[in-house]
Amino acid sequence: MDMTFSKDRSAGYLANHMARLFFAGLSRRIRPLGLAPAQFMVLLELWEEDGLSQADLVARLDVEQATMANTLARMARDGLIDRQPSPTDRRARLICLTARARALRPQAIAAAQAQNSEALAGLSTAEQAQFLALMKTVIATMQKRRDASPGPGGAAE
Amino acid sequence: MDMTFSKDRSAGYLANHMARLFFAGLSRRIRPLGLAPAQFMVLLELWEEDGLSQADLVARLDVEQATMANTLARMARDGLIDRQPSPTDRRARLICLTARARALRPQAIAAAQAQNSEALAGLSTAEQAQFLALMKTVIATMQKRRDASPGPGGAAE
DNA sequence: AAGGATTGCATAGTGTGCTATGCAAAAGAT
DNA sequence: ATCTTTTGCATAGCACACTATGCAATCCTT
Repeated sequence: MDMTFSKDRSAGYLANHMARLFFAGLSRRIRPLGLAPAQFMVLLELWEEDGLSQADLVARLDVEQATMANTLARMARDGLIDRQPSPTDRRARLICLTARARALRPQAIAAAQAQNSEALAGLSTAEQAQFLALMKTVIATMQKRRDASPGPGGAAE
Repeated sequence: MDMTFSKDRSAGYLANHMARLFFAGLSRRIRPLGLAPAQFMVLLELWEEDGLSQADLVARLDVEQATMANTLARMARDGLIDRQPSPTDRRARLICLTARARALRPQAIAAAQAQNSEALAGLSTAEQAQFLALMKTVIATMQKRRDASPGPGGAAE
């Protein structure tokens, strides 16, 4: 087998590098709206369905609960969401969009679409479709492995 | 045009999600060696050529100088590198591997290769090659745009 | 040689992700 | 009904990325 290991042939390195460039590009485009990338992802879900719980958002975006708690705290600080007590569960708080957040939808989505098409501009339409399909497969593969590894002592109890 | 915007069809979202899964997988595999992913990337360069300057590493890994400074501080703290005064430039310090860091090479590279092949296990050999090629193209496209945007006032002075 | 511009690095502050921990409320078991 | 487990969320602490800033050393121009 090949003894060399070049970062330029490593899927993990390329994935990290590409994700950083996407992050920077989106960040630059939505900063004028007062948004950050992680906030935009939350807004995408809330624009679809307002009044979700934190746990709902965690499940939809596949981040850890603590990550979501911090992102939501910044969004509340920035006037993007209100948190109302859940009528059915006194532990939970429903995440509700402010008028300002609702108004940002068209510009924010346009910014994200612009970033995506700019990034993929070097690919043909067919290549773009295959690129997305390949990423989805790789994600699904890694998720399967992760969810099958319950950590130390997982199968021993 | 399509009014909907689904994160599952967004290259940027998929890139971020995939990169997080790669990060977590590599992290899990090299943690037993006392390494973190960003440290591993620096080691990859130093295993190729020891005694680089911080600026050299910044150029090779395409991260900001401040990011590299912090990563190197953690690596020095963890006994992976020594920083020796440069004989030719009193501002610079040459980054030199410790014996411990040198010894980690085979296991760390094996861990990274294992993570990459596990992640790509759902793709054929041809698909894997195309996947890497597509990522490289997308990266190059975004880098070109970034480097062509010198920021506010760039062309006006 | 002197002065201004550039280079090499460190530090502060922030965003986004993670693990680990703790607590209160809800749900389930007996 | 009480006790245990699970669930929903917050917080602390860390890694790693960024921008902005500052300082000292070097380089370049004159």
